[in-house]
Amino acid sequence: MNVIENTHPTEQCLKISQVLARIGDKWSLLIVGRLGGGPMRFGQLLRSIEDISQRMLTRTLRGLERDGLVRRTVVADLPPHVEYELTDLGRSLQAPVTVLSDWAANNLSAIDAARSSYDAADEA
Amino acid sequence: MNVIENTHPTEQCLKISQVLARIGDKWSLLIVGRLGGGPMRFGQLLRSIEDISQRMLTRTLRGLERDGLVRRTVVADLPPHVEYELTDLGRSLQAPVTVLSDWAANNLSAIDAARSSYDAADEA
DNA sequence: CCGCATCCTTTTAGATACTG
DNA sequence: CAGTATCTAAAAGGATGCGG
Repeated sequence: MNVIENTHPTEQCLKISQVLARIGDKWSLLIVGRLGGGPMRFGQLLRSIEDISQRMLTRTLRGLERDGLVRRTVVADLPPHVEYELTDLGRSLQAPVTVLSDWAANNLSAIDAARSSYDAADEA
Repeated sequence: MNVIENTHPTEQCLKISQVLARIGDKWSLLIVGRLGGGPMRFGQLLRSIEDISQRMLTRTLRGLERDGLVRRTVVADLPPHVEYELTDLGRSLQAPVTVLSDWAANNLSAIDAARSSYDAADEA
């Protein structure tokens, strides 16, 4: 067990924080999840995600591309279109996310229950 | 391999999104990380985390308490103080977070490199 | 010692309309 | 089809002072 005086956790946590700042927003993981099945076009993603605005999809894809998680390819068809797919780095993120996903699936109801009970106690 | 038409990923991802909405903010994981070493008092956390404002610490702790990840105990000392500690649910989150943490530690430099290279190409 | 309330500034997101 | 631009609404965050 760690004692309170240990110093390492903070550095580690700072790194997680930085990573979460990139992938932990409202849309990034949803997009990475959708892209897990293979390359998709902009319009496909837009229709597939439901509720995301065009602007947010553009912004989020740019961010993911900038961070090296997603590759953007312009296909010189007629009419031309754009394909997005995960990079190796992006795919390497899938395993950790799956672990978190499983925790989420198993504990979301517990969180919601705790929340309801907290809110109920709040009114008293 | 999944085909594009599969439907399950979206539900899963929605759950992750909801969980990330709770723990994926700027401070929650930092606090959970600090609390991993055992119970701490408000002022200890405040000094320990560096850069967090009193307001954000209060807000974040309330959120974690509401979600059942942290327990708040008022100690009737003189002067009285307050202790925070992880609940079982909070501790169960540590393992998934460690996986993500390891990924973060291993790939943060790759992300930063991708980012630099993207930004460099941007000016051309 | 703990933390709430208020005020104010900055950041982020959504709607809408328009371009190569 | 795949965006960009602009405007506005909402949320997050910091500073400060008060109260239990």
